[in-house]
Amino acid sequence: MREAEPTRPAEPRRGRPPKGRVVLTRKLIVTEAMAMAEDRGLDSVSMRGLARQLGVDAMSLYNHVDGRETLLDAITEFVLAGMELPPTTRQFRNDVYAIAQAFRAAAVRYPRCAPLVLTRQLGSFVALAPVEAVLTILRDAGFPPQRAVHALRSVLAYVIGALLRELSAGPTFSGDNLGGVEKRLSELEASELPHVVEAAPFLAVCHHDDEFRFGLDLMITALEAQFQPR
Amino acid sequence: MREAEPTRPAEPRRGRPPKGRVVLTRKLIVTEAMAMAEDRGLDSVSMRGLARQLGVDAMSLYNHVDGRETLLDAITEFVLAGMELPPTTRQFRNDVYAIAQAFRAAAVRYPRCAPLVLTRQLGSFVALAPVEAVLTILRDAGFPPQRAVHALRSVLAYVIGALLRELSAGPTFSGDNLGGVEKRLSELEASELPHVVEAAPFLAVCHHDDEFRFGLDLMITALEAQFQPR
DNA sequence: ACCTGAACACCGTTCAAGT
DNA sequence: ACCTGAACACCGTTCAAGT
Repeated sequence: MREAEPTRPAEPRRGRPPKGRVVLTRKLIVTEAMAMAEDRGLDSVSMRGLARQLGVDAMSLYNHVDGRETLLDAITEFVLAGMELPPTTRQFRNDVYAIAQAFRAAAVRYPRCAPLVLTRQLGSFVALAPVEAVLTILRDAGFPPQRAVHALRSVLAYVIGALLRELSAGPTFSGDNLGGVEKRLSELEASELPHVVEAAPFLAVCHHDDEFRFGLDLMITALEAQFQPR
Repeated sequence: MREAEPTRPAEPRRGRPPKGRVVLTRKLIVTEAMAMAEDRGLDSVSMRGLARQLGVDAMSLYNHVDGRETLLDAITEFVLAGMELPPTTRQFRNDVYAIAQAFRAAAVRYPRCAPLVLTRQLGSFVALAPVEAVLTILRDAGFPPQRAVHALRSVLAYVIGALLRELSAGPTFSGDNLGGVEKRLSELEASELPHVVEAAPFLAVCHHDDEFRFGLDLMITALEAQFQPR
């Protein structure tokens, strides 16, 4: 995906070596910003740092992007645009499940950029395509428009909350983590709160995939109960 | 809550006039940071700006607070500590409902600080008290520990997602907003996505209270179905 | 013990000048 | 049309010096 440039001398900055001279383009700027975010974190994406990475003057970016905030919006849009809408099977449970997982997949693909998708509301068209898809599923299952909107928002709230935990927990707090689990475990046990202590082994780890499915299943089950699924 | 200081000359900075000479204290710093966040937004809380507001040198803050990040952690903790745990009624639905609403109330009390509570995970003890309360409700209802943790995380994910929308939507996007609704409505209609257009009147507004209750009800209903409530 | 001035290494963005 | 140097008004944080 990205190649080194061995002709350049050693670079003082972390991360990959900056690009050589390059024709600046909105697309290139966004792509490079995402690459930067993915390997050094979103906070490290500054207009100046990004320009440095591109081997370009900071102010040149402003010819293609309105400023930092709109650059972040562009990243948000890009991540969301990567979502593949699954074809409908006309089975309520399957379809809700599949589209939620598709959203999750799009987010997880860019784990450090994805929090933008979860926290910014962008009014753009790309955000409406998934909305249409979910509304279609709900309407087909018999939800009238207003209830469909409620249901959409409920599922979305759950999905966003779950992904926010999954993504900002970082590589820590997954099941296969070594030292961290024991430390959290002993912290939990030190609390002396009886049910926290009792559940400590389960609280200390989090299998995001199982967790996501569990809550999603709850949501779908409750929605099915509102209208008999076919 | 805060009084003006008419003896001072007009101040160039927005917001309330800075405090006069003052004895610096960790608590004062946190309190003032929160006041600043509430009336100018979290981004405006800088170490230098905060110091200015307190009539103090920026570096003095470091005698009481470790740095900006830990200051934000302190705010997070303060907001969460404001949560009042409702007494249990031993009725599953009531209790889950009440504690979720208590969490929401604590967040809404500091709308501009609250996103911190939703996005940072703090390992501190104050975060464990609500966890214990929820686990107690679930265990009493018959959930074994592991399922109780799943259920806790599901409800929390929903609550966090819903609050994130409610709080970062800001004063806009509530039902009683004037011009914004019409603009959103026409944007939605312009999409030409059939179900989006059909549901546009409902998508264009959001009554956060109703919305919160709807999804919470779904969650509780699904959990009740897993174990017969008493 | 607490406060602070100076300094370092950064930011985002505007604007006028270059090509 | 696109790029850029200089400048403005900021940041967080360290450190040595003051009281």
